[in-house]
Amino acid sequence: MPSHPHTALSKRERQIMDALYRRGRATASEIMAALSGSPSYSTVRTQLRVLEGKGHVTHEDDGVRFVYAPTLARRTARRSALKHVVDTFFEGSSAQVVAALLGSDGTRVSPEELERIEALVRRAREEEA
Amino acid sequence: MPSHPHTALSKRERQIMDALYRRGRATASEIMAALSGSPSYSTVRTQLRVLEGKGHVTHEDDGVRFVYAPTLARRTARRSALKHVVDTFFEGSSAQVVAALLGSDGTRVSPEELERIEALVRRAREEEA
DNA sequence: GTCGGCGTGCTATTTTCGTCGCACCTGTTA
DNA sequence: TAACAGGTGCGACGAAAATAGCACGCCGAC
Repeated sequence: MPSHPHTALSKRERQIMDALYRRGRATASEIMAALSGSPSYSTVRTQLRVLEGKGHVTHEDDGVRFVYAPTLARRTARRSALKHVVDTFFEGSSAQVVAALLGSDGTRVSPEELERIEALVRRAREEEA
Repeated sequence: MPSHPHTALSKRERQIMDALYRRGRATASEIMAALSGSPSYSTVRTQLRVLEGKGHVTHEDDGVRFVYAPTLARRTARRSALKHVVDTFFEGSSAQVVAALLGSDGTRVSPEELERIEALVRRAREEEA
């Protein structure tokens, strides 16, 4: 049971976990394809087994092969990851994050996204009162 | 010259970089204090030297001791880190990030923050047109 | 002046990672 | 049914990371 999932992972392990979180679930070969340095299939599977041993991933046998997925729900992992960068790089300030999201380089968000964001803010505003 | 600073760092190295980005700059003992597992002073300094060799940190001698700082500007590092979690956990959607920031558990942002966020959104809206 | 505290550089050792080879299993197809 | 394609498990081993020891240099206090 990893208390702080973000920590305590080695480079490759993190790469793999990232790939899994991106896809939700994946087979060994899919993951292999996603990794840099084109490691061998064997290598990838070993890592997966290690990660499973550490409790970070589970696999399920779909009859033909193993399909791997993160143990920790995406919701949870994402919250923790986000909090980590907010605390590390943004002094814990959500506003600074939003600024980076919207501002930085040119137009990072589409009009649709912006609209959705507006709605979210409005709702938060209302709930606040 | 690390192309993608987030990657290619080992556990400890990442811990150290995080500590440095939180503080902006720090001495070896400050960093030591920030690390888990209470490593020895010697250990920490070795790592710092390695990181310096890799080009991730610089030090400057303030007369009494070394003060370390990340090579990469915070702005740059933060953008890259944020992009990474957005892509990995939020499907690249800024709106989802904002939702996590505002919503998730109870009231995560202060009224002041919320106000600042509103202003940012408003400005983005105007610039859009 | 010399003793301690604090800092630095270098080097050595242990632990962990990352990598793969190889044996084996199972379904498929010629 | 023999060869094959595509999986899986385990064990080994070189490379990298993590840790710490030791020698030296620089003050300030006694």
